[in-house]
Amino acid sequence: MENFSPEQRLEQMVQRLRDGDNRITPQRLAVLKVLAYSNSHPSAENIYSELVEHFPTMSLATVYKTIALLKHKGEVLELEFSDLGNRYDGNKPYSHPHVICTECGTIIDPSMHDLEEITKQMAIETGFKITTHRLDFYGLCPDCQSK
Amino acid sequence: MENFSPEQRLEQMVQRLRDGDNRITPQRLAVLKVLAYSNSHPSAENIYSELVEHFPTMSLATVYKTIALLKHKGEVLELEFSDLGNRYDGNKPYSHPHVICTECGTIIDPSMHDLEEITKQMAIETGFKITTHRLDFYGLCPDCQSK
DNA sequence: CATCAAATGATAATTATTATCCACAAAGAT
DNA sequence: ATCTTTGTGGATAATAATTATCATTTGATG
Repeated sequence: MENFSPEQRLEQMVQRLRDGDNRITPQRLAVLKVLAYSNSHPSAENIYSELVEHFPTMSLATVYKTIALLKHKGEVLELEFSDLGNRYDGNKPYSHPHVICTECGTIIDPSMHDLEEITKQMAIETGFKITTHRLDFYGLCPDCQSK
Repeated sequence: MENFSPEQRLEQMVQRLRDGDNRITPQRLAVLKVLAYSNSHPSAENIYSELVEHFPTMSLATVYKTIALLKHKGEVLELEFSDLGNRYDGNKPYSHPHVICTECGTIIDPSMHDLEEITKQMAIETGFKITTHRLDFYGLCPDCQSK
């Protein structure tokens, strides 16, 4: 998976919506921009409050709907947190590691790949004091595959 | 991290509560038993509905309170899912990989440790068709460490 | 520029979890 | 065994994030 610039990502997202016969409304474009340019893994609320200043007509529901659309098309990665709420990554919409501060909720992207050793590197690279991790694999179980 | 039998885990949990001057009530004991013996990563609701049959006085609030207590003491692992709701693992209350079916929500424990290669092994071992994974590290960021 | 399906926005509904509060019960002292 | 105290259970209200609803508005195509 290569990295794309925010400009490229925005263009990719827009194209993806066009291809799916989805309209490029000002509201959607605004949400896409935030997702493409932000590297802070914003929540829906974050996106909304950033936009509502310069776009008073914006509704939180629209943010959620746009995110749902992008999620469906694989153009945004959803990070699920029951306590922090969901956070979104539009820069790299594919599965990749994150480092989350359990105190302030900061989420950053480390740059790498293995595991017991990885955790140490992770700590060195990010300066975090890592206490635990989460590694889940998602897919279809045998029962569900045969349906 | 070694594995303990359900009996051992139950004893550990009970001991942990006793040490903390927490009372071992019938309700708590019942919740602990489910957590120690179940290997299906139950939700709070799952635990409640399993218990309420044979324990009509049980309240869902009590289940949540008991879980919170155990979580605080590190005796249960919370798996956060914004869509499935939280699920709990009392067998192995330490961080370890899971394999989750995105269709039916089944969660199982694989038996191993590494990552690109791991995903393949994971698929072979579990029969899942793995489409994505989640790898998060949790800890304190530099800012929060210095407070 | 007229059409019309699709999107917006305000709000209600839903769902999981947490907080509240009082009656009650567990564990230690008498 | 009974008393006492303090923690706990249970019913329910409150909270918070997300999703659904639906009347109104709007973007894109012919």
